[in-house]
Amino acid sequence: MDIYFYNTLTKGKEKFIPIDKTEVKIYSCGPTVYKDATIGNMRTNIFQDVLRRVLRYNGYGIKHVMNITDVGHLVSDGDEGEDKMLKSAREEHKTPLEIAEHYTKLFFEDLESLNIETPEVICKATEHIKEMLAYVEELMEKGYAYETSTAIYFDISKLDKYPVLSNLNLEEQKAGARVDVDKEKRNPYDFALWIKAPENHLMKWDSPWGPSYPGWHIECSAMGRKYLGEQFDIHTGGIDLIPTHHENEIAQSKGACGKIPAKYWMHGEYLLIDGGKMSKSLGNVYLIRDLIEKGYDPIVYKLFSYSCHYRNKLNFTWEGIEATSKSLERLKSGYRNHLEGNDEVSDEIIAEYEEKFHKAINDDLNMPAAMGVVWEVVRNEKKSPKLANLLLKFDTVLGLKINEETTKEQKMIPEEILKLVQERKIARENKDWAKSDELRNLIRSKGYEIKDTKEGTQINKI
RNA sequence: GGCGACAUAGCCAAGUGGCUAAGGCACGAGUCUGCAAAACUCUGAUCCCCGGUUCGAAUCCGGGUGUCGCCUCCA
Repeated sequence: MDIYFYNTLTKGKEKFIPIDKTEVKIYSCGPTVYKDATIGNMRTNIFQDVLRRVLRYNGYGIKHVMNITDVGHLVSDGDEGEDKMLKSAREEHKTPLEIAEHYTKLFFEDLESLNIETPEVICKATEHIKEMLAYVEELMEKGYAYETSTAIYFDISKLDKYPVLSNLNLEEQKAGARVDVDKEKRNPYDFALWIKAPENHLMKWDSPWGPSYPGWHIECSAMGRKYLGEQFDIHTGGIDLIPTHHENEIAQSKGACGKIPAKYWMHGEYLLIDGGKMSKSLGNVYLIRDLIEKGYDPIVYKLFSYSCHYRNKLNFTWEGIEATSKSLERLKSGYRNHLEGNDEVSDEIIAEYEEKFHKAINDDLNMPAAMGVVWEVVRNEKKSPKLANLLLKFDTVLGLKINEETTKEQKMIPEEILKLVQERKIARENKDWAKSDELRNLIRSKGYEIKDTKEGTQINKI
């Protein structure tokens, strides 16, 4: 079945044709590891994970590269209060390396809790200084770069066309908000490839231009070329990367290799919080950890993100998470119901569902539509292990672990609660309903919920 | 000021010219239950407004209104 992706480069849906049919090459812009990753960051990671899984569902092999940005502006001269995490880390006398390690670890913990697959190649910027430096020197030799007293800049006027991804009107922008600090720049939109390090800069390397460090965009060009070649299939990232990071990455590649590095550019939209932007000042920056603290399995958030197409804004609310939490429980119990059933379901029916699901995911990763098919299967009147298996197959794309019954938190029920549940059981056997209800309320007040099912009493953390 | 996105039932949301406008959550009704919860079944919208194109539009075009984002580091 054909796959269609929306390509930011052409601003339309295109049939996906890989360069190499056996292995699709993807580059994703990874995290900058100097602060916590938010649920907004994770939305992009979920989108990228779905992309991988959909390609695999279609039978492709995958080589997925993700960078870890562990070098950048580490000393904010006088810019107090901007980056609390870094500031507090500094107060704890940590080195930039330790900070990077700390947040890298947390980042991968988040991915794991969301059942997001780890890309085949994870590459750190600081471990590719040599490649980046070579890239800059190459651009210098080819005449696309020039040196000023503070940095090496890319000269965008040397390109046939500069903004190719975004619709920025450079002429109009000049009069706008942008103020150039560096008067030595030839064009306002020239960007730094390599930056000469000030005295107090913590991370710097020797270069033909003295102690210095890489610019914001060169790492992806250098590492992308190293691991995937001059041109690969898909480049992904958040929508905010379009006008700067990705635009400049394309500029660098065109300068060095004469071509745009990826054929398909896919971008995930923003996550909104209560209808607006996530921002520190509003205090609505949420982490995966916050979900866990409120008692939600992070997988709930993954399912929540499937309620909306990746190219549309998704509005995060706790009500939405609560609704999705219930929905996930129903999905899991629906799976179990099928597993235990023994009705006959024809292969034609299975094939129809499969076709519909496949069509949805291949239509630019339309997860809301795909979930519609999933629910159709769940709600099928016939209960059959064949349908359960089908759901399991769908779950290779969804990654919701629908066959896992309980979360870790639910398994660890304290002795105290178990004792009360036991007491209540006895009360119920004696038909002492008053005491039974009293105990149920007590258990509830301690944060656990009781459900009397046919298989016995279930205990869930609230 | 420039660029762009979106507007579908109480909430989230699919749908990109044509059978009865997917699905989830909530609400309501019912089954089940000592009661409750859960589970299961059933139930709701003509698609922001105005005009146009068309045999036919939520879906295309024009105008309006509203919400939001970007243009500075940001997924």
